[in-house]
Amino acid sequence: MGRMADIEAEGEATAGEVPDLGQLAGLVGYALRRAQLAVFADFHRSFAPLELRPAQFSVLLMLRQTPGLRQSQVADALAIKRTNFVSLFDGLVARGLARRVPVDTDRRAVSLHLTPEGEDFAARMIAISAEHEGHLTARLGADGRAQLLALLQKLLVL
Amino acid sequence: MGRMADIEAEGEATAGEVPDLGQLAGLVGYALRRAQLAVFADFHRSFAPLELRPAQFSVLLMLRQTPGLRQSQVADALAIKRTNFVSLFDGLVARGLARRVPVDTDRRAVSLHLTPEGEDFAARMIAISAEHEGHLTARLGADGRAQLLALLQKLLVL
DNA sequence: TATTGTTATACTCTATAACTATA
DNA sequence: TATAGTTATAGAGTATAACAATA
Repeated sequence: MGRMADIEAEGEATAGEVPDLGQLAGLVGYALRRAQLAVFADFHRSFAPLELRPAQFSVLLMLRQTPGLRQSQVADALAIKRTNFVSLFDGLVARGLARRVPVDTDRRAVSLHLTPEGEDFAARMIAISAEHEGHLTARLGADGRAQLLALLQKLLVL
Repeated sequence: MGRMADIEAEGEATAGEVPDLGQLAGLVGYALRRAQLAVFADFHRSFAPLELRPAQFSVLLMLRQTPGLRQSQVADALAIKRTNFVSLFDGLVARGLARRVPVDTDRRAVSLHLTPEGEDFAARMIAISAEHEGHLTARLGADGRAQLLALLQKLLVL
């Protein structure tokens, strides 16, 4: 249940200092938010040469592993609204990294694929991803990293 | 360093199924993002009766523990830009939960405090926070929760 | 000159409603 | 009637520049 409800307020603040987070640091949601901000900041630094955002990365990685998925399948799997996925994917198409291919069995649908340039790009992207992941493993340790992934999975079913 | 760069693409997708995340699920940044979305969704559900957002929650909790902090101290501690903090705090003032108090030693600055109504509100808020945290602990276990918090702290210094 | 709070503004991310063309 | 993709739009969240008052 946690022991949050019986924490009492402390004294007045002393001006000119940077206060610490106090109780906030002990809350899972807040720790999660701050950790994600830090990790995404490292992501942005690492991927700056490719001008690639996390959501674009996730789409390219998924299409490299499983080409031919339909647009709404990719959007659903990544928890991106179909409506927001359109312009996101348009950006990848405009860069020549991916393309939409008609599906003959259902003329409403399109299947998504990487272009040859997209395959090359994805290879560079994956190398940078390994580098970025290395930054995190350096902080967590290999065991800590595995523990963290296992713990985070448990939170997906709330 | 991780073993990302040598993963090969798989076969074509089978239409009509929901694909799994594949390699994405093994990346710390992505697992962190999805876990945070799930936890924040539970936060929103839990705090819906109070109509309180995570950032507002963090400000009220900090002021309850340390009244009299200056505006930029709170903003800095919470990693909120001073410029964005203004309207955020205006919202709490408009609801009668908090107030700005002039600082006599520096007439540029203001110190932030909860109102009496804000204290009452914070008490209810903390009870709901304990409930919300209970949902997370139910998934993680008490030990898992402590491990997760320790691991997340390590990612703040990237 | 530098700092505190503020306004204005823009860009990204996310969410909803409604349209089209197919099924 | 329902579904896949799309457009338009509105709301959060976040970022920078510039200003007034004060240090």
